[in-house]
Amino acid sequence: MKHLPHKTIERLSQYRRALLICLDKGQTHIYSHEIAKIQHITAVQVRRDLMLIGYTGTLRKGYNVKELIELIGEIIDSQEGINVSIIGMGNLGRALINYFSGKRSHLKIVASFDINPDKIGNTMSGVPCYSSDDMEKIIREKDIKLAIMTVPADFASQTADALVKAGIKGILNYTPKPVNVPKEVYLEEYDMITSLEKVAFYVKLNESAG
Amino acid sequence: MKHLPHKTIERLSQYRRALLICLDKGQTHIYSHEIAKIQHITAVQVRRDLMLIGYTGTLRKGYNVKELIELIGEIIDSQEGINVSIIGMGNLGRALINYFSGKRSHLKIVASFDINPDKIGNTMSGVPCYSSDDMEKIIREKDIKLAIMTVPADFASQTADALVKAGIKGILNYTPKPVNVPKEVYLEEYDMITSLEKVAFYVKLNESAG
DNA sequence: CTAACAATGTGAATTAATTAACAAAAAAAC
DNA sequence: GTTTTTTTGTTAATTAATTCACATTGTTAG
Repeated sequence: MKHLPHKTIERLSQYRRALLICLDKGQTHIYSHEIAKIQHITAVQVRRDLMLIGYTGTLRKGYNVKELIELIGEIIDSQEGINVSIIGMGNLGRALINYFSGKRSHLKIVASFDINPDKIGNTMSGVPCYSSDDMEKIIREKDIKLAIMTVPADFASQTADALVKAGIKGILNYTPKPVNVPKEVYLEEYDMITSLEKVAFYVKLNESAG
Repeated sequence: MKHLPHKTIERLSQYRRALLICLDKGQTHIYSHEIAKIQHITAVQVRRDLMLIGYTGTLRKGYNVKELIELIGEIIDSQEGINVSIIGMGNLGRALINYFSGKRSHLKIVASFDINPDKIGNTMSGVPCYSSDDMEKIIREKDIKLAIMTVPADFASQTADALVKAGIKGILNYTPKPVNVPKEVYLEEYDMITSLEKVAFYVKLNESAG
């Protein structure tokens, strides 16, 4: 397996989530078209993705749920687990902590940071909140590799700089401001306003068409 | 202009946001490579997108910031503005309301919904919170076209069904559960866990590559 | 005035992602 | 036991998105 397409990586993560639900329900096998239905994609797409990771199902029985979950884990997870931090304990930061808490996952949120003294020192869903001033120290101490940026837009740039300085390896930026990082730091940016405007655009298009 | 690529639509939204900031700073013109730098893409990409929407800049002066903002608006906005609702006033719902409040935008968040009696009747950043039981009624009354789903995963499916029944035209689903809607409803789904797992994967890849 | 430069605009080439088409084979139907 | 059905796996074709390469032309420098 050489280079998995970016889109395949995303889908593998999603397949796994769907598969875990199937597993909980006691389902042992699943067809490509069942996975496809859940994810709103085609069965060929699913089969191709699984082909790319070298998993083969059983003809007419489909794929073994448990095996597939494990294989996807081997591919996208890192063995040791990865420590994650959330920068900015506003509503979005809190949403993310709740979201992840209780999930069995190789990604562990081990710290959050804020500048608000009322928040510093608190613990939420088991995640302690530290002062942003101590960010570099704690990131190094706790061997935190990933950071999720949920600070206000005006702090985006300086936060990213501080994270890079602290030796972070990957950033997921949820602020609406694109940030700059050196190329050895993996950066993923997502902008909620863009998504909403996109939906609005296609709704408008549908209206004018139909 | 026939069919703008999906990716172009997303970028136009982002260009506009960047341009508005430039406008505020008093900048009247901007080069393709300046826009590109902000968005971490190439200048050719920017020029091609603008070509697709039929905007032409001035040689050696770049693009007129104000004009371009207006043109992008003409393309992606609908003239009358669009009413938006947020379903689920948890942390994520609140984050989104704050995010949008005070932004001059053709997208107006006019209602939010929740099942928690403590939240119903309150107003946040000018957005009233109604009971989910009244969803259909209020969506029709207020002519709400778009909904942002920020309910817990277990409510995803039933919420989507209710929205469709209420005649919603577009849904932005932030729950980790994919939902099904008829094809005349535009659906966009975003999953934070997938994004984080993707970052983790590429960090792992970078590590192992050296 | 002329040459060098710096920017846009775009056809052609490339790369990425998806879909079509179908062979293979196990299971079910008869 | 033969035929039909159903599902996987994969090559080839197609479509979508990006990048290359370069013509064009206003601007600046000399």
